[in-house]
Amino acid sequence: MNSLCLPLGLDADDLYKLDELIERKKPLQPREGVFFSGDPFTSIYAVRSGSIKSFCIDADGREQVTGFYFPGEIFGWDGLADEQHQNTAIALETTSICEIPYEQLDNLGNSIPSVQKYVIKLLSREINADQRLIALLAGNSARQRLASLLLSISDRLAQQGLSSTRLWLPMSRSEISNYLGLTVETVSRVLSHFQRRKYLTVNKKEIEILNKHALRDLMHSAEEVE
Amino acid sequence: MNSLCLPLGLDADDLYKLDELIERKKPLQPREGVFFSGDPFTSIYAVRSGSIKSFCIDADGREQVTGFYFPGEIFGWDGLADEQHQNTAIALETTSICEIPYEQLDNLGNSIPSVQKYVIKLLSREINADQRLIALLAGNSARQRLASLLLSISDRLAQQGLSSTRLWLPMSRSEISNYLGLTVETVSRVLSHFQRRKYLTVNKKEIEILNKHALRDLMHSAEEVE
DNA sequence: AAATCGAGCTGATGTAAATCAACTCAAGGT
DNA sequence: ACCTTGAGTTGATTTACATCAGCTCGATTT
Repeated sequence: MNSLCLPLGLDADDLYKLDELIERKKPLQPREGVFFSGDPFTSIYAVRSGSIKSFCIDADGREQVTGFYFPGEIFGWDGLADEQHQNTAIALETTSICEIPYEQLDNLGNSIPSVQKYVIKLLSREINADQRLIALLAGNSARQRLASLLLSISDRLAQQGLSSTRLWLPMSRSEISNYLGLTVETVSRVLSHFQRRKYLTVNKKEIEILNKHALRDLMHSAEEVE
Repeated sequence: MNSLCLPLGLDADDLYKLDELIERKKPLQPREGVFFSGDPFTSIYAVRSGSIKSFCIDADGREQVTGFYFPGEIFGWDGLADEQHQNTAIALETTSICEIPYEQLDNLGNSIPSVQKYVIKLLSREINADQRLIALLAGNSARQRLASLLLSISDRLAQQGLSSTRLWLPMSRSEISNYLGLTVETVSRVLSHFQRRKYLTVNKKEIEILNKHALRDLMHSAEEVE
């Protein structure tokens, strides 16, 4: 089994059983959907390459981006509580994913408790991530929010052994602004601001982080020296 | 076993085993802590009566309220991912809770798969709740945020068979404002505004909702007729 | 009962970000 | 080669909320 899919600490035999139930789907085209709001929940998904955005449509019809997912990350949990997906998930670029049918994972969990434990751990990580985002949205400025997102993407790419300073942002400015509770114009202005301050360079969707330290500082101190 | 603690669909025998591991703690005084940020994760907790707030301290030392919990609700999941609590949880008033030692719950889960399934379902509900809050913070005005919180509290009390129109808010204005990413002054002004519009009456911590429909409408339409 | 204190309310002013508007630029279509 | 379209940037203006300041009220202390 490709370690990209489910990095579990299992012995070879269990690993084999787990491997059997994972479907490697053919690559998704940009904007192609994985699941849609209202779909019955059947599976969770791991990103192998590319990227995914998930979003929901709230009562007044507006889209709200709830997450971006990169290689090695797992998405689709939102359907578990009510057996029906709350979110829609689409590919941001050409993306390949693994589908892990939940019922089979669950059955496997009945015989291998560590599988269920791993599921529980993944869920609880998602909760921690969501709570970090809540804190970000509740108490931080536009500059802090964007710095935080860029650093988060940087860290997550680094975990996959990719460059942590040269980032390709697969999502549009509009998707970033929606995720961060801002407007496109503000995202654009903040990126320009960071560029003037030589924290990074922007070239369309390509970001090079020049001063990670400055971006991190921004998170810890309300004030920024002008 | 008191159904308040863990409403599981188990047979009498399993119920008995589960009942055995639940500790009913003596009531907490107002402001008394349940667990603190950094504490090793040992248990999850169910509110029997009263109310709990949970919060974390972020990098720059500011408190960020991450949740309010009412009777019948379960809290403490935040420690599961890293075996260490991220949040601190304190009682907002005189509060009685059940402690459910997680290791024992986990052991029980090894023999009764439905217990682990239930745990997974609870976690996924928490994820859905957090994502609703993210959407609220990212895309809504002060009035919409406060309306949403009041309606949420109203619904949750109603689920426990309590009045959905007469609410006692156990938390301070400052705790509300922090949770919603606003200031105390704004919360106060929005409450006054709602009162002028006859959506509700405010008497210190006591709220009577007069026009739930108007509050709900506020959530669905960006514009409000002046 | 006077003094103290903290929670909450309200008014005046300031400001970060939204909104409105104009522009550039690259991609696709004809 | 020209037109269209949509994404992104930048500037001018507005606005919702924050900040600052003063006040009331009730609980606690002396």
